[in-house]
Amino acid sequence: MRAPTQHSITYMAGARPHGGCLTCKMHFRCLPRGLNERDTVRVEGLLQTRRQLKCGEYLYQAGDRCDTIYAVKTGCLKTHVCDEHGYEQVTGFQMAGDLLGMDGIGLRAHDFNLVALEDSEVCALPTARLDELPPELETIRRYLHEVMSGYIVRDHNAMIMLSKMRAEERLAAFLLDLSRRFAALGYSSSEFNLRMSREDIGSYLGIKIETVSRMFSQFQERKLIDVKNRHVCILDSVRLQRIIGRSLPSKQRRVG
Amino acid sequence: MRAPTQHSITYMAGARPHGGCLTCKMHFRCLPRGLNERDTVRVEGLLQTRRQLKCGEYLYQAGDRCDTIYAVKTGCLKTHVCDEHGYEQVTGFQMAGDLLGMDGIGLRAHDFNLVALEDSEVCALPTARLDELPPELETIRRYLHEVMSGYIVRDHNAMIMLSKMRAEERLAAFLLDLSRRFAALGYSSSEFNLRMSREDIGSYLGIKIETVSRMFSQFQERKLIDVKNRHVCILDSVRLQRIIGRSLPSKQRRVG
DNA sequence: GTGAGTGTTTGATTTGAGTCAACACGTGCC
DNA sequence: GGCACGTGTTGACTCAAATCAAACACTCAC
Repeated sequence: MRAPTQHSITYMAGARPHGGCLTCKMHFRCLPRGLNERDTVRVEGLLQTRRQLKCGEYLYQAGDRCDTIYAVKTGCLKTHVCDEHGYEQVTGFQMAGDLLGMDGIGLRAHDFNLVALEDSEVCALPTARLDELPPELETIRRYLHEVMSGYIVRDHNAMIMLSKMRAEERLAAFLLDLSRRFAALGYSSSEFNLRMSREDIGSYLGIKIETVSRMFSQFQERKLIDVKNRHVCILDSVRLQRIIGRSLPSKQRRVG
Repeated sequence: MRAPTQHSITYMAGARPHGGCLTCKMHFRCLPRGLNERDTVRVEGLLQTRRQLKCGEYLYQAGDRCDTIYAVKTGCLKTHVCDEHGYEQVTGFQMAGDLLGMDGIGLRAHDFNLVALEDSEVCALPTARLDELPPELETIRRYLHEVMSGYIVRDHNAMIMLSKMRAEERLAAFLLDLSRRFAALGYSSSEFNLRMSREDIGSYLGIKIETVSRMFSQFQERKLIDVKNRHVCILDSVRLQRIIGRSLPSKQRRVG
């Protein structure tokens, strides 16, 4: 029915990531804020290894055993789900510093598929080893709850987008979200390369690729962005921001 | 900006739920499967109290401190979120046995609003007391992870619905989901009363109330259901089920 | 280079759901 | 009872995005 997960990748079992968490530029996003040097080394000790993924390679698929948490070190990945009726949907894009793999914790089997959009590198932490954490590192466990809550918050924002926004607003929100995320990683917020195809964008935004393409062209026409293939320049983030919320009825918002 | 959470309800601080978990019909849904009698009583000891909610009353609102987990004992509630642009969306309906309140765990503040759709009763478990759990009741903590994963799975299904299905499919999926959930609670799967308004249904399904109404009428016309106000009879669940997936292109489904 | 193949853009047309508007029904209040 | 108000239904019309179709552009293999 579905292709098996590919395991034909470099897998340095037991190897310690060279450099370690302390020197990794992403540790401020993978690890809880304010974790001291001694504890960081202890967490690092739990890490199984790094794992290299080629573009198009799956890290895991829905139904696979959920026994490892991953942190993206470099590259970009997408998550996608398939429901019982055969509908498929991209649910998100993950980049450096994002934590992955907690979708099936407790259930012991992953809910979604995770595939690399470009050559990527992830750090792996076996969930079983989390139980080895001493009580004073409860911070870590609490941090993972925080990350899971973050998944829920992000999904809710996606639901609102899919339910309430027009195509124009969806693309504007998408571009601004990417921009913000690149900025958080220290990259330019106004110029970046899309790692995903128009098809992925369309699936994520709940619109057809023709519409994605038309909206890109329209934004370019309106001098909001400059787009050439997968290279995007944000020319006017203020006006882009103003597009979002435009389809709201003027009558004030209920809260009850 | 937003109405304050109403606390004008019966709050029997410290009171032990009369009857307790062992006699509660819902314990097989609130508590992990296979929990023995002795441990059930121990968990029950952590419960703060029951709480009564009048129809329309909020259990909590987005931004409120997240320090308690709730289990619905009787009644029906809805969760809804509001994003920074003012878009509002119903994200789900909760009934007896459903666990609530873990949306903000770790974040320490709730992400969404939770309001009673009819007079309801919930059991409250302060999260702080979870730390009192002895190591051998790790089952409980693991169970909560499972419930959080369940949130994620449910939200993903909602995202697919909002992104890919036509109005007809959305309502069919909604009715069948309700039917299945009533059956799981021991009620009739073919005849039930909707607890939510057409407006709530529309917001949840991402369609306008006029469309909800039209679809109800159309289903009735087609002898799939019988609907009078909020009373629904499922007449042909097989054909209802067949509606879902109809808008899929016939070309076979990608998995990669 | 040529050609196959995939991914992207653009145009013409269709259509499903939104919008606007009127009306019907149910419930509670006086 | 009659009235008002909130909620739900139905119809006529509009419009945003889907669909269908064709052309274009980039990549990779040979």
